[in-house]
Amino acid sequence: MFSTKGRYALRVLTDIAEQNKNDYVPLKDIAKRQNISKKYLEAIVKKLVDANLLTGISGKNGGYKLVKAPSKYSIGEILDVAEGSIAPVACISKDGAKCSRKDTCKSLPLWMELNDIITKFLYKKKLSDLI
Amino acid sequence: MFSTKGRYALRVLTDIAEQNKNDYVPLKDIAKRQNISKKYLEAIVKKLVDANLLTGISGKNGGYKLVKAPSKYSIGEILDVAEGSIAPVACISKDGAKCSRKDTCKSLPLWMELNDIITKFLYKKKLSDLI
DNA sequence: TTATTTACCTACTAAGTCAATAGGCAAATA
DNA sequence: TATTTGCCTATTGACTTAGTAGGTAAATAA
Repeated sequence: MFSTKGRYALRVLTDIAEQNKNDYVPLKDIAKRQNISKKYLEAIVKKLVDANLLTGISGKNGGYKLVKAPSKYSIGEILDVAEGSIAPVACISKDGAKCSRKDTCKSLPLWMELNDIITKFLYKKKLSDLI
Repeated sequence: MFSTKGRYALRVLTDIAEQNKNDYVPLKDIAKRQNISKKYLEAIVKKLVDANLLTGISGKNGGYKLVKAPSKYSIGEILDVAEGSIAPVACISKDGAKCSRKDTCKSLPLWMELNDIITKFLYKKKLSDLI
């Protein structure tokens, strides 16, 4: 189940996308518009910056800016970065390859199929679809 | 992300489905075969009994039995019962209709679409597909 | 009848996650 | 130089997860 990390990330990026494309958007303003704790958003935005989905500069008139057009942001990559994983079960996510039942697990094919469906859907959807 | 509740529920039901169809299968045996704490399984199995997906009788030669053919069990209903919800976001799950942003939320259509895809997939898949 | 086997029930717990909050420092600009 | 902004670490209360512990009640085999 997606937490506020992923859901807020989408709101932050849509918010920035809706402002003047050339300005840096201060987090303070985003937090106020979206009615979300600015301090909490900092942690989420940091992940987006680290993953090169946002760039930020400090100081007066600073803030955050998109690094590409909204149509180039897939919802899947945004959620993956913000949540850490979008896999429906732990044994499929990045570090989860270590499940000892991997070779005999009767459910694994089901999870892989489900993961595939979810991933395909979320990567096809773009940030521009939300605006 | 599906927890052990849902994943173990699938293993319990497949385990029972693979035993002699007419016998009651003791939880002790299931726990041993699946290498899962019997005490922990009790809580999961209780949900399945309450939802009429299993029936149990006490005493010697007692245990649990399926109430219908494996092909009649949809994976979706099993997971829904064991996990409490299979919705990808809280605002879509049964009691979550109270989100105040419901009318303006730009992400909601996305979540509804995703929920639809996941639900359709999981309800089409049957327990018999895992055996 | 008695011993054994089973389901079924309540309570507890250690570890982890969620959703924030608090209090600062560093950089950039007016 | 003062102010605005990003950026960093630490802490917290509530909740969930994945169990464990210790029973009672029912059904059967001996």
